[in-house]
Amino acid sequence: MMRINKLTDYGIVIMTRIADMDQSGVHTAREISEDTRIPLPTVTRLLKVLSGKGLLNSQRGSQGGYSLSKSSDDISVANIIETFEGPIALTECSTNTCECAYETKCSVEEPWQKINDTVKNALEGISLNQMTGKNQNEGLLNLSMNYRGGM
Amino acid sequence: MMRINKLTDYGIVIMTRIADMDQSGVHTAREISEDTRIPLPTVTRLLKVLSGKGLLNSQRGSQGGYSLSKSSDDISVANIIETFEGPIALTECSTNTCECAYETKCSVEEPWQKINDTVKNALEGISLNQMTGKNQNEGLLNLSMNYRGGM
DNA sequence: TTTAAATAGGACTAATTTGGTCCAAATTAC
DNA sequence: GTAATTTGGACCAAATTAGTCCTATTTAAA
Repeated sequence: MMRINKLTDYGIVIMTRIADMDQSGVHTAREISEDTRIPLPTVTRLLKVLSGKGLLNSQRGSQGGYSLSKSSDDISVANIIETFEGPIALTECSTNTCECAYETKCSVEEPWQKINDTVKNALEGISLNQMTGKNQNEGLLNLSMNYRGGM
Repeated sequence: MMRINKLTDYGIVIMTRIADMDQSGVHTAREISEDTRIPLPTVTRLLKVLSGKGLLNSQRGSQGGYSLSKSSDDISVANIIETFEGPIALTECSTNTCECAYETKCSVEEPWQKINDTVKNALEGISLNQMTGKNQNEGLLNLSMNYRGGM
């Protein structure tokens, strides 16, 4: 339903969690799984993707684990989403590889470009640091009226 | 991939097509199918949804068909998407019916609210009229550099 | 009043995507 | 050498999406 995938959501949770803990430290898949309660096999798979795409550094072997590859200020939500889902685009048409099956489709391409750019900009404007608990109650966002609290 | 569903995309194409043709006129499913080349069974299903949700008026029987229920200026892309997919929200958390399975998830709820509002506003700001061919070359949007043209 | 042209409502299946698990190999610290 | 890790990939189950089809109802017009 135009939702991001569950695994992508997990990915954001995991990245947020790492940023929330010791940012310079190294964290194992097991540790992250226990913290987030996301099943270990799933966590390991997501971590592999995140490190494969360069958002995390990995250290193999005993005492190994994962750490942020750069400051949480320099990682955006868009970066994480793109890691799992490729370029941000609500419709196929809006990437530059349009292969429309129906001619009318392309008559709506330009507006879609605009829409997609807007969405992309919004996601690029949110840093991982802003997602962490540190910024929870600092008045960064004015949406607390709608905040229901967790669970 | 955070894309809108194909059927929703078809829905936008269909609405755009109706707006592009005689806006006050009545159009049959067959006619729309031939115009858009979307298979008839699929078109009829989509038209049923669109009229059921009030975006189109329907006229049964011989000489019947569908027509816009209001001006194309007063129908937004968001309206059409919501017709097929319900409230616009990238994550479950961002509707007010949050039922997080993992506690950390809710620590990212506020930023998500902001992101979702941005996306929603963008989609609400694009009217069906803007999607039609009438506005293709009027300099409304400055993205023609990226326009590859359809088939 | 019959007929043809439409929409309405819903059941059903096939195809695709997504979510989740598991195993064997490679690497590294101790 | 051994235990603790990540790496890479295969695999299956579940859920969602796309697409088709059938029958009933409504309406205009012959």
